Amino acid sequence: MRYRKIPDETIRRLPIYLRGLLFSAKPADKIISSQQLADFLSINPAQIRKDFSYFGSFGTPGVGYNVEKLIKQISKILKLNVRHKAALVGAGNLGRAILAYPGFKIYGFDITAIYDNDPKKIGKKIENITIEDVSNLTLLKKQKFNLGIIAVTREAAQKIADTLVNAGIRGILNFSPCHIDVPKKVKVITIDIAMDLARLPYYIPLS
Amino acid sequence: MRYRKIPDETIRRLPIYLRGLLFSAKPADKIISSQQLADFLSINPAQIRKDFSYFGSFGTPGVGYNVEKLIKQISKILKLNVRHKAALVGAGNLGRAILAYPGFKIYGFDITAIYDNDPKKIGKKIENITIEDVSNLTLLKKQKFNLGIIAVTREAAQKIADTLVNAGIRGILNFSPCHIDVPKKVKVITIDIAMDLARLPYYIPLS
DNA sequence: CTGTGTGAACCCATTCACAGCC
DNA sequence: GGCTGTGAATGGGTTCACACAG
Repeated sequence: MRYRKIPDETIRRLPIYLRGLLFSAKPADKIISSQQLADFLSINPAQIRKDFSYFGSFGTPGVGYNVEKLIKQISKILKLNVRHKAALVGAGNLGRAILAYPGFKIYGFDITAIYDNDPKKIGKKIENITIEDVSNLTLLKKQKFNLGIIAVTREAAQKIADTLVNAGIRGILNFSPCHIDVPKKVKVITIDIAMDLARLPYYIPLS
Repeated sequence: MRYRKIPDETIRRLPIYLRGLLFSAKPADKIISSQQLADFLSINPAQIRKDFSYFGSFGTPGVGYNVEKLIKQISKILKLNVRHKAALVGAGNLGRAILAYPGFKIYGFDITAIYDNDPKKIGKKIENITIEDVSNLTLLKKQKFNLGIIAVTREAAQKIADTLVNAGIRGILNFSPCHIDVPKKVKVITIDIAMDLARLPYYIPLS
């Protein structure tokens, strides 16, 4: 395996493989081939092998991949083998839904701080975490948070992002339906359901 | 504008442009250039012009694009200018969150039917819609639904998808964290927050 | 002069096809 | 014989750069 730049697309697919291995592969199968995994996911098997090849040789020629081992390898590549402390900003409907979402725990995220600007909410608890005043967000720097989750209105999102960046956060999960600007060193992933929603009708014939 | 196959990537970006025009462009600006829009969205302006060029000539050389007109053009391409009747399957936390999500209404989706398999939920109302027994899903065919929203457990998702397809649904928004298989004529968009979540740490240096 | 529309060049990602290992 | 790992071939998407319209 010679070094080559790892395509972003490969990184995007790794969680899909992980999901396939965790939930589609039968636990009885200790070994899985790229062909089998590809069938589960409707992906080209060569794609899977090539993606893995960027990181090393995980399989055994003539045999396949050890499922358990492969899960560990992918988790490690994605740095999901360590826990990540996350701060949630915005305790509205969306924020609550995010807190309840089981996926966070599965992948090793701990949401251990919640912020809001509504005086009525500050001091109250959700899932045993006290909601703090958003103006305390700057204090995050002293703690070891590396992830911020933005679940505020479109209008407030950019300002919150700036504050998070200043507090040393290097990764942001943005649930506000807008683009936010950050320095290159910070990674933002925006999840806007409406984006996916809005392109679905394009593919559907008008009845 | 000669005909060329329209890249999926272009379709994926159109909602982003739409969002930019609706919310980033100041209403006072009746005209916007590809450069300005590109700045809002951190996209290459040539990309924007090329994307539009697949569908015709929407702008005026030396001037730019009429914002209001462009919004209409994009909406029409995405078929967002007509209303879409959607059936929601799964009235759990996720289903409720989806119902409350404002994006659906903005883009012209009407969720007018809800299904669940829990006898305790059947017959109750959410947002004024009565929850029906999921076994009635087959009756959808008689009504003019063209969109199905799946918000059930991973295990149940494929079966629900099959039922929806049999009921004549041509577009599915899948919120269950799994791949689902459908005939080629049906378009599925899967939204799995955990997928995005899981790749974020990769980009963050371990502190 | 300004900004669109678009071939052409470039760059990246996917797929093929097969050598090599089990 | 079967399946991985990977150069090489292919295909698609992005960016450049400029002719042309206003």
